[in-house]
Amino acid sequence: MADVKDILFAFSEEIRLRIILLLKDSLLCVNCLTDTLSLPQPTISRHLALLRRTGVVGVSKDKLYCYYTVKKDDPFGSLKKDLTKAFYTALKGTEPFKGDFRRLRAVEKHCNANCKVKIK
Amino acid sequence: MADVKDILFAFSEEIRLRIILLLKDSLLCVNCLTDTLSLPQPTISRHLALLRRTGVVGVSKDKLYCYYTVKKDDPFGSLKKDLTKAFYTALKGTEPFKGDFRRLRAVEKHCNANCKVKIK
DNA sequence: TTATAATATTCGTATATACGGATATAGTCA
DNA sequence: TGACTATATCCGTATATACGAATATTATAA
Repeated sequence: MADVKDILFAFSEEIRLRIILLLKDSLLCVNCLTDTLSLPQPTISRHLALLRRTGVVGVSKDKLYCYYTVKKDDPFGSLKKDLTKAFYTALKGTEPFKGDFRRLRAVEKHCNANCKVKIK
Repeated sequence: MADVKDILFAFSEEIRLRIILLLKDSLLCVNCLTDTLSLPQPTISRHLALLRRTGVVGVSKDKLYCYYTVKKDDPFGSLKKDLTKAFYTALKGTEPFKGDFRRLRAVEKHCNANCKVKIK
């Protein structure tokens, strides 16, 4: 079970934080994240695996796709929720986070053709 | 100047988080922190130096003593404030944080004899 | 079955961090 | 001045993390 240290660690890396903020209100597949962040797919999967182990994000599979989103209903759920909100409020208008949200719009169209992401 | 990554990093270590929560509403000297946390003084000073560089805490010197407290009035001030509050709310009742606050009470008497800490 | 697409994991390497102990610095007081 | 106290920094080592590249896994479709 995740403890405080794990949560600290999960939030303490910029790429992971970018992922967390993108998944805050959306349900995205790994491909969407890869395209939006313009980073190698293994990098995304590695960080997602850590976020999954820590319980920060949850995944649901459907066909070939893995849909991720932020989990808010488990131990430390309210801490994670508060942290996510604090970072979102402070950072949504600053780079690279601002650009992430913008790029997500562009990716949306392409990815919706194949998978069933839910954005914002 | 500190950026997001620095703030992430500052909050991402348990000892630093214990220090941050102790300094949230108090003005403490290094000795108080060392006694309260029962950790080697260099360890405390090292973490305080990092928190200082990141702008999470501020220090004021008087005589021989360095009084630290959480800074809230600079760039990312509201983020730091929100993070501090989120962690405080979630963790004040759990170990080792709960014990820290308890030990601080005991240290208060001893330390007040010498320095002018302000607790809570 | 074969090909292909989405995702996950392994591996080696470079970097970075924490720690304890020793030591340095600096201010205070007798 | 010299002793003492509070705090900061240095040093070597052990550990841990991120990364890219390659590869593995799994599911779908032709």
